[in-house]
Amino acid sequence: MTARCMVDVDDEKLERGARCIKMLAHPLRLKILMVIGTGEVPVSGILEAIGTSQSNVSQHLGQMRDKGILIARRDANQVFYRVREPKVFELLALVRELFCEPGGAGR
Amino acid sequence: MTARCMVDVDDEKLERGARCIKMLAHPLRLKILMVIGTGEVPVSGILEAIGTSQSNVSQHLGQMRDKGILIARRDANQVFYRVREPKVFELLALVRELFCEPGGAGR
DNA sequence: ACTTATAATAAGAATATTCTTATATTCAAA
DNA sequence: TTTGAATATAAGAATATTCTTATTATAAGT
Repeated sequence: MTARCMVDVDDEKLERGARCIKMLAHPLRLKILMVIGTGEVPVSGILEAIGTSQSNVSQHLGQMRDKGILIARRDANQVFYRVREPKVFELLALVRELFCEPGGAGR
Repeated sequence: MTARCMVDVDDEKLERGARCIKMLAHPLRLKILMVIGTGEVPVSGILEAIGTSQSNVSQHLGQMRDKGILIARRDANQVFYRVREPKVFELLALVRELFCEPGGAGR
């Protein structure tokens, strides 16, 4: 009677879940999500806020876009990104509670 | 006024968060968490439920133990594992909603 | 047509993760 | 005090991720 949370999840779904979680499992991608927040931010704005190369940011954005975490909208020669599903932030808040608070898990 | 969720998180915390999320970002580790669930399960039980080698399971358990996600208790010559913080399951449920439901994100 | 600004992609070296094989540890029972 | 059962660790090949450098695409303005 254990494993009630995701019970009966077949291996394919496990793979999919893991692949998606992996998108959040990188400090720059977390930072990008934080910078975008609930708004819509042009790549230039993200670049400003994050300390790495244009190419690197673009590739991280691309990954999250491809996985459906971010949505891109082009306006003239700027591209604006937003977080598709605000529940991502609940997830990040939980991560923070779990792993960043005193008494939490993270090592 | 964006980035309200984890704003003011310094780079070290981002690294830590990412490292912890990474612990959830693997299909076998997800499966192990599901198998353990809210109970306390001996390694032998986990082994039975999961389709890979003893060594591989042990190494995944070790990772999650080291990161403080699992707690191990030895009783005679068995080792029992449990999930330290049940909130992990809220997190997994959110992941499921976000990435495994129709209309969700996961690709 | 050029040029410039903005963003994406390609290629590949550097690095990290995963899994396999072999070996070691721990404890109980004989 | 050996043996066996249960689990952990070491070493390294196989694989995947990350980031850098160079190039390409896209759209606006000149």
